[in-house]
This record gives sequence, structure tokens and C-alpha cells, in this order.
Amino acid sequence: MAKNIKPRSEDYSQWYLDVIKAAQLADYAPVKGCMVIRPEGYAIWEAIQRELDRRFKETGHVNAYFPLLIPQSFLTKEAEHVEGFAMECAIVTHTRLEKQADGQLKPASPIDEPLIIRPTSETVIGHMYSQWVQSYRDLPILVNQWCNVMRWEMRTRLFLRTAEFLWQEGHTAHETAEEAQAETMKMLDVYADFAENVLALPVVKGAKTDSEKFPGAVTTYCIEALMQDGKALQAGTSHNLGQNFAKAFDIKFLGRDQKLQYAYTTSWGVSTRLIGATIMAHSDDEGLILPPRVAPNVVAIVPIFRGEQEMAKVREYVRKVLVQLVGEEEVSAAEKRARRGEIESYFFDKTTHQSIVVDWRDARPGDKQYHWEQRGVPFRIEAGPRDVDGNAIVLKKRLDRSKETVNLADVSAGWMRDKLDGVQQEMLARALAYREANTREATSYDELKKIIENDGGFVRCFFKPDRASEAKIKEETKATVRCIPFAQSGKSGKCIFTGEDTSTEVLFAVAY
RNA sequence: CGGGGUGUAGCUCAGUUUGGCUAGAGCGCUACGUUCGGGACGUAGAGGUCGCAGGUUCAAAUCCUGUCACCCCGACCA
Repeated sequence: MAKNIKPRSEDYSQWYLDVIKAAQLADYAPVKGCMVIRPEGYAIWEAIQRELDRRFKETGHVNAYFPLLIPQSFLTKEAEHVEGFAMECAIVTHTRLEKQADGQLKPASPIDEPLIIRPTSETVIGHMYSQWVQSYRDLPILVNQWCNVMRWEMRTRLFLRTAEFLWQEGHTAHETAEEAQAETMKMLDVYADFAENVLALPVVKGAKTDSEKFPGAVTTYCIEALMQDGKALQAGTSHNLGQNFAKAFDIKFLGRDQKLQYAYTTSWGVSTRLIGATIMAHSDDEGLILPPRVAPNVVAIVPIFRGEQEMAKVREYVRKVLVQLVGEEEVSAAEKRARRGEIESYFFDKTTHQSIVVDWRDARPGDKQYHWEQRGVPFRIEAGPRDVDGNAIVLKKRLDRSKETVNLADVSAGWMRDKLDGVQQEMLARALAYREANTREATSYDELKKIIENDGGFVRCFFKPDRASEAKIKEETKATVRCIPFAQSGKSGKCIFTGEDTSTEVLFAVAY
């Protein structure tokens, strides 16, 4: 058992933090609520960016960049929006520091209109779109930006909720309500597809209730995932903003009908929270488990040797294994590259830069096994004198910690790819089975309370969405309506809270 | 912003109640040796303005005052 990781059953939150620490994904920053994303963690973000960015472009979007600072007045232009974000904004009020007699620095030169650090960019982007859009011919605008945003949260958790976080925000403007709605749904589908196929994270697609929607949106759609402790996590949102922001920021155009009209806008985003979701959904008491598609290192080779002579023998053999996995050209190229200590790195995939590492450090094999296991590397290959003699390798699978002996002749890039794809599929299947097993139905409020209290997970039931009812339920159970799933049974029943007839089924859960 | 708690080595902490010798342990780190197919051991070593400022005292990690920071529980949240 891992000695530096607390088991999930004892303390789930501590387990989560221990896993992050053991895998060196992130550190706390000197500023409260902020985090440093370390190379191993940032590589996961790069994989997320790579996969999503491709999907955005394939659906016709382009990237741009808007500024970090937003005039304070912009925030007040949309009534609901200001309500939603004012409480958590960082404000820039001065432009320089002045050295005082005692050597201390003091802010000087106050600015006339304070600037806020973006908590999201609907306002600046709305402002710019109003200048870019004149005619229906200027539409649609399909822009995305990758950036950081800041929300001064009271309580933070690495990746899941930090004061500053990285995300992407797509902002589009359309001629008609139908087009905007289609865009909103299309991007939700992109997110769901990405979550399931790349992060192996099964998600429920649905709509938010009024009380949970984005401030300023007409409708918010979301993908909701279930974590191993039975809590739900909102993994992405797509908002149909209707004409709310167009009216607030004057995004008007002359339509085909010769009339001046407001555009329809959308926005959609996912954040570094997805890294937290990936960690929590898949990892075990031994540490991180990464889906192969986002793992920076797909294989760690642990050579086993004693003394110079054995080392030379094993080194020669490992090179043979590497040539079969990544090709002679890459092996030669890698031998010339700078390396980190005694750990060699070979690109297994030249497009994604996912690598195979070989751990030549002078450490005991057991230490190295734990090292790579805790970092979530999908496969480890052991190669020692025994394997050299038997012309084989030992393959260890992170997901179920199983091992098998494989003939050297069978080792190839294609073979490895199949293995990795297999793990990717298994992880999705496993997460899906967990979610199914933890989605329960309730026919009464008492039953809902009992399930939330005893089992957690998703609770599906008939419910007539209503601010007051939801607030009361949240107060009494901590559970909220995660979404109104698109997949409705079509039947009707009694609202578990009010007893009224309704055909709306919702998913309740305690959320992160 | 309310309630509770903690600041001592990179990390986890002991020592504070009852002031007293050169401020300790485990892990981690460095070197050497023996080890090495799932977390080894020995020896030597580096590493500290005891959160900060002031006070009491012959003497302060320890007592007093102030201050700052962080953590946990609530309210708020992708």
C-alpha cells in the first residue's frame, strides 16, 4: 500500500490532495487560493487543450485573445451578471507603487475608473462584438479564447476551485435565436464527446434550473460527472445568452429584412477543473491513474540490473525494446536530446509528444515501481537479466495492477497503441458502471433525503424546478438539482417536493 | 464575514502547562559502503533569525501585549 497516500475510505479529501502531491501535479502558491501547476499537471492541461482546440476548429471556431482587465462599469451593464460576479472580483485601483520613508511600498496614482480582473469575458467581448457587427453578413462570429480568469472564492481546492484558473471561453454571435441555440447544443456535444472519449469521464447532458444557471444567460446547459465519493461535479457549461448581452452591449446589425436588430450570443467553457475531475474519477489508493489519451508518459520502462556488467547487458536490450516501440530514428534523436538526470525520454507519439520514459536512476526497482505508479503512467515495462535471457519483457498495467510476460517479438508501436486504447475503453466502462450503480430513483422527498444521506450519487426523480423549493432542499439535504437531463422518460409523475403533477425529471446530487 | 484551531529544519511533528545547559525526532536531501525482480540498511553530513514586532526577566520557542499568516467548520461558488 502507498505509504504517502491516505486511503479514500478514511479521508477522501486528504486522499485527493495526497494523490496530487505524490504525482507532483500542483503546489500551493504564496497567494491564498492560488496554485502552481507543475509540469506533470500542466501536461494534462496541454492534452486537454490539444484535444479541445482541434474539436473547436473542426466546428468552425477560431482563437483570439481579449484583455485581462475590464472596466468596472462593464460589469454593471447586465443586471443578473453583476449580481452573479460582483462578490468575487479582484479590483485594480492603482497604477504604481511608491516607496515610503520606512522602506515600505504603498499604492499610488489611483485610477479614475477601477479595473476588474476578468472573472469571465462576456462583457469585454460583447463590447468588441458591438463594434465588429454591423450587418447580418458579419455573422456568425465564432471565437474562442484560452486564458486565465479570477474569481475570489472563499474556499478553494487544488484544481476544483482556485482563485485563478485556466480555461477556455467560447463566445459566439448569431443572426437568429435558432442558430444560437444550435451552437449552444453543438458545443455541449463537443464537451460531452471530449469528456467521454479523452478523459474517460461519462457525463450527463442536461439543462440547469433557473437558480443554477449562468448569471445573464437565458438557458445554461451542462455536463455533469460523478466522482468516486458520490459527489457530482459540473464539468462544463454551454450558455444560450439570447439577446441579453447583445442588448447590454449594443450588438446590433441590419438584418436581411432591412431592420436593425440585436444579435443572439452564446458562451461556453471548461476549465482546469477538468484535471481535478480526471484525478478524482479514476485514481485509486495507490495514486494517480491517467487515461492514456492525456497521460504525458504512456510507458515507464524500469530496467533491472546489478552492477556495471548487467547494466550494459540490460541497456542494450532496452534499446532494442525502444527501437521496436518508437523506431530507430527516434531512439537516435532522443539519445542526443538533453535529459533529466538519469531518466531518458522518447516520443511515442510525435504529434502529442506523449513519451516513453526509461528510469536508469541508481535506485531500487521497488522505489521506481512506486514512483511511476503514483504518477499514473498507464503501463510499466520491466526488463532485467531474466528477460534478456528469455527474450521477453514484463508488462505491468496501472489500471488493475496486473502483469504479464510478453515476447519481445510481439512488442511494437501498434501493439502498445492497442494496449493503451484498451485501457482507455476500460476506464470509461469502469466509470460508467460506477455512475450507473450510483444513480438511484426516488419517488418521495423522504426517499431522496435517505439516498443522499446514506449513498450519495445521483438521485433521479420527478421535480418541478422552483427557486424556493430548491433552496429549501439544499438547506435540508445539501443536494442541488444538477441538471434536467435531456434523456427524459416522457412519463409524468408527482413532484417529490410539492406533490404537483409534472413531467420533468431531474438529477439531484451533492455537488463540488 | 461568524465559530474553532495552528504557526519550531524541505515535510510531519515533539518540546510551551511549571522560563534554565549547544533546540530535538522521523521522513526527505548529500556523500560513501553493503544492497537491489514491489517502498533496504549502516556510517558520516548539510539544513533553524522557534511567524513577525514590542515587553517582562539574570535568562524567553516557553510568560504578557500587539500583529500577520495559514488550516478546519459555516455562508458563496466553474
